[in-house]
Amino acid sequence: MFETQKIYKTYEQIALRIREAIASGELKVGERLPPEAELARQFGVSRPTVREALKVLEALNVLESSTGPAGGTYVKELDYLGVADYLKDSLRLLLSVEVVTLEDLISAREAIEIPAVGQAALKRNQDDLHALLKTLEEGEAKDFDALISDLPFHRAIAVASKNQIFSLFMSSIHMTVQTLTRRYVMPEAKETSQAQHWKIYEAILNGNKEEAEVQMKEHLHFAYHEVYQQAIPRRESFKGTGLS
Amino acid sequence: MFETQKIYKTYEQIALRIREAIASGELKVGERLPPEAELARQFGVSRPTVREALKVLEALNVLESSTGPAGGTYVKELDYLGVADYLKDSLRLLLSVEVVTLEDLISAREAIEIPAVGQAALKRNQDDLHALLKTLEEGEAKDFDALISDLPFHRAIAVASKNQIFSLFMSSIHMTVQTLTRRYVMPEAKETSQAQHWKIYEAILNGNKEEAEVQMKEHLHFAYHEVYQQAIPRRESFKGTGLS
DNA sequence: CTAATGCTATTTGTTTGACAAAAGTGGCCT
DNA sequence: AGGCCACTTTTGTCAAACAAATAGCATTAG
Repeated sequence: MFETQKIYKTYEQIALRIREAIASGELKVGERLPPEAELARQFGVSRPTVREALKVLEALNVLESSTGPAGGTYVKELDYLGVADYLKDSLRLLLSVEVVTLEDLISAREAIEIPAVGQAALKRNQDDLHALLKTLEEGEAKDFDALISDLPFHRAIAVASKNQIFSLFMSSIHMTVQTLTRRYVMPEAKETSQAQHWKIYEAILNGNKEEAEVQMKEHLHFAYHEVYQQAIPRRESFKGTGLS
Repeated sequence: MFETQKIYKTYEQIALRIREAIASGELKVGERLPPEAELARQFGVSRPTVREALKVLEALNVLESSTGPAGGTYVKELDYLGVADYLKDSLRLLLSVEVVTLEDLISAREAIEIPAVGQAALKRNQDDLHALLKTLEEGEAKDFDALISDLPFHRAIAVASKNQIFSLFMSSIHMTVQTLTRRYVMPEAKETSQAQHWKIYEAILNGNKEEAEVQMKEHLHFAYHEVYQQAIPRRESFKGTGLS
């Protein structure tokens, strides 16, 4: 058995070294990297090579750049939002080639959100309850879109669960589902959905894990049958992009 | 309220257009893009700019390049493995800045794997059972590492669940946990773990969803207490990378 | 004295052109 | 026929310059 060692290209090595510098704490979040020209000098490569490495790390949500004297390249704060965004795009692509289905998304959502709401019921604090209440009130206000008002509430639950992995998975799945469903749903569906939100909130307020999980399950099943069942796959057309 | 529209840089626009071409089916998986020089001509930009766009898409696991006449840039096949790899790296970074903890990973794993094994018990077919059996036998054979032999079994369960989102989430979490835990565990722990694997397999074989879930829960709790509890955060030292 | 305005320096963004390296392809020599 | 070598295509890297954006500073007008 021959170990075929991966040969890294120069720009990959640079990207790797910068990533290691971040992982090791040598470069901290928010810190500014030397200018590209200086980096090129330090690494002993040309600026385009450094730039390719930087672009890779920007794509991976690790760095961000801007022009100007106060600009430059900075180590981006690492939160789950950037990752969720990438995950959403990937899921959408996986969906488009049909290796995952809407049903898969729904059942993954159930797998995540039911334990999440259980944890939320146990770990919620005053801030969480306040945040949840706020999303509920705002949900009452805007009567036009049940799906849009759905996300903040569920997001707040994930936050209350104190597990950012739940937030991450939940957000990406929810965003993916949203790109697939109509922006418009029946007013009655919205009312039922909102009433269920209140029940879930009550269970969380009371710290009742089991009740919260039961209510969430019911809510998700309702959402699936009444809303997502009528989901219409968005047909996309991006002709004429200039590629042969 | 002023709508501050995002200004895209040239290379971002190029990356976007290529992505759209893929999403719309204009560029299919496995297809070869024109050479960089030709792309530059078509888009009316310079080659370095095109390259930066391509590097971004390579980083996002959408394209891959190689040199030579038969080389060039190809649209990469989209499977969950590449995404899982990215997710693993991200989780590891999130872990390093302590926005997620080992406990978060464990509880997310439970959230995913218990429903996954339930689905597997319902949907498994002959191929799945055969694959599971194979991982079990191989697990018996190699006596050196319980953690390594753990992954294939759990992966096979995710496959049997017929939901690639479970596979994706499970793999990334499992890989992340692995980078944190000792490579070495007690032989007794390994034996218990293997015995639990067999019980899970039996439940899946019998199509007994509830039993499979119960056994999995027990297995995960055991793994957590007996194995991961003694996890030692890997201290990394990447000094002298040449960054000031 | 203050506030607006424009200048300047710094840094990323983009272009041009060239050469290096890798890797199939085909022909030539044995 | 088989192996070796040169050629061709394509990505990878380098170099030097200019363009664009932007923050800070100085200058000037009110």
